[in-house]
Amino acid sequence: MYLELRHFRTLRAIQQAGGLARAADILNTTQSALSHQVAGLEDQVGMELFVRRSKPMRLSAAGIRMLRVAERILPEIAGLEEEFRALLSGKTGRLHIAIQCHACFDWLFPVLEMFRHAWPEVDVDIRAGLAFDSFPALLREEVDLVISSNPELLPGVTFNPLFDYHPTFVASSKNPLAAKAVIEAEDFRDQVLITYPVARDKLDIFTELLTEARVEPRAQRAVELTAVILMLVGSDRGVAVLPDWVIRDVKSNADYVTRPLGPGVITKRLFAATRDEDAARPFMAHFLRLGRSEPVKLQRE
Amino acid sequence: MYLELRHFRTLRAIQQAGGLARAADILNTTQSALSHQVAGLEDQVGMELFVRRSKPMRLSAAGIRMLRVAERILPEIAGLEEEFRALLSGKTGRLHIAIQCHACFDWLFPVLEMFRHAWPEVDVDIRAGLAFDSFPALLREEVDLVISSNPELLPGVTFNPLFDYHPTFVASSKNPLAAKAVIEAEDFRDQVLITYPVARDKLDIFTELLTEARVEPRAQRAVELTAVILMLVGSDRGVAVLPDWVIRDVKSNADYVTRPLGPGVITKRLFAATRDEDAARPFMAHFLRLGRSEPVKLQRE
DNA sequence: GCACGATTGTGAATCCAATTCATATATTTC
DNA sequence: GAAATATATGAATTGGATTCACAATCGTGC
Repeated sequence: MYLELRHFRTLRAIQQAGGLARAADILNTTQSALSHQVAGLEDQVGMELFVRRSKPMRLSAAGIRMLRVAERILPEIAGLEEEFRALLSGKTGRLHIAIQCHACFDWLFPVLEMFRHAWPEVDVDIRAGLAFDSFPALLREEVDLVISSNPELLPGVTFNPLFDYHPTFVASSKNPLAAKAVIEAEDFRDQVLITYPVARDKLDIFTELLTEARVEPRAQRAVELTAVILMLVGSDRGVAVLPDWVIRDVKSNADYVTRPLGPGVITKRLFAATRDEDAARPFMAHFLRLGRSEPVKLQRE
Repeated sequence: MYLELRHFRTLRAIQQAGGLARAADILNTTQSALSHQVAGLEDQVGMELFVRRSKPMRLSAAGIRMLRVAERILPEIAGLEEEFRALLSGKTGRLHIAIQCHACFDWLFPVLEMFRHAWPEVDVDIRAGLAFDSFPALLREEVDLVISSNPELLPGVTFNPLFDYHPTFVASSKNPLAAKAVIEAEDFRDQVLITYPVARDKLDIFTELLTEARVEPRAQRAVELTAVILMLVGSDRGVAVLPDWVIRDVKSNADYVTRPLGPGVITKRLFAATRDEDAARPFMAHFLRLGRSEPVKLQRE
């Protein structure tokens, strides 16, 4: 039995129009076409869907059952078409974000909150699980945007710069290093270093300082949550290096000291990687604008 | 945008099979056909429904939205097809009954109760509204069975005899006529006659007795409900003639007397009119069997 | 009851769109 | 890098849906 939407549309039209001939007008076809079509359909299902004893033909009991299905299905289709049109016009879409940098939650969340209000139709999500191969995931359209500080040369991917940050040293005010104005690589040799649980080539402190200086901290401890890292640092169980926007909460706290890394000033840049074809979409452009301006504002507060 | 079920089926198959080639097997077609079809579909909606960057192609964000609709719609269609199959095999169907005779509720209800249990899938209903043109309604398939005691010669309609009944006189035991053993036409001349509110040619007392005898009762009062008629008769506000099966409730009641009409015994036969093509359907045959036997049993109780 | 208008059915011809076949291209895997 | 797997493409073909012209039927008004 090969029912098709055409059949449902015809059925509904005949019902609405109250007859074949008028239905043909609605559907922009001929009365004959519908007659053939209905005959074929009735052949398919093996029974009469219409009663022809009275002249404008009417639905039979079986036809009414089919009509009920038509009236559940066709609006569903119409809705989908509407959705597609909205998708094309750019009012709606999907913004699933992968974050490579653990600490990015901190500024991303407020930014997404703002975004959500401006684009309520866009399906928003943050995916933390795929820190590793987030770029392949981007290309596969499993996600639509990747927050990263390590731009790569990838065909089909645009790296949109967001803002700069400084990986910043944070320690307990009781820690001996609190006495120094600038923290250098050698200072880590007798410290316990607390980091996020990711590979070293994704950790600023290593890529920007320790690896090159060939310095190994006394110990390294991996901790998932930023709040827990700060807690451990506060009780002098170790030191950490975090983006400065994360530090702002403890800057004014007497238990902590924050110090720049040195000798030179270390600046890193955060990027939002998008697929080329998406970069121009209105909501995407808006998100990128928010992602450039809002975190900077947040930090000034 | 001309979406068709074919597109939804293809989409679902590709998702299930995890690729074009395997989907082609499921749908009993070639990989090429699906490739062309998908290309055409994407042309229609104006965007890519699949991501081809990785090799077994996967749904894009837009494709997933369409898939969701597919998964709501396709089971709906499958359900309808199942319903059609059941309709064909005769397990299910519709039995909307029109009753010309007001009093038929009394035996029809218990019969329908029995029927409902045997054929739970059949859509049962009683329609009282169209006493007049119930035969045209039968031919238009607005109803599927008409209870009538006036068989007509109608092409396409079968009149299945159900059972015989006797229009029976009922009056208060205080009524003078209670003294007579048999009630004849002349006896009505000085009585108030209570009937259902229908035309005289549908009322047994007129068609079988008074019309021919040219007797006019002192007054006629039309009452809708059988219970009310009996109440009025009980308080001697009038007399009535009702089918004997209705009388059985008051037969043993000392307030009422019931008497045969005469001089000859008057017997009427009730028929169930069906469309020719329906008469053989299993559930219809079953209903007719019940309609022949059950009312007789009820009356013996 | 007849005639006219409206409505549906039918068959042949036509058209168009979907499929097939053969093959090219691209990706993954080992 | 070769083999295997997966998708795309283009031309040819097919078959189902539509059109056209007309027949058949029904409903209505006079």
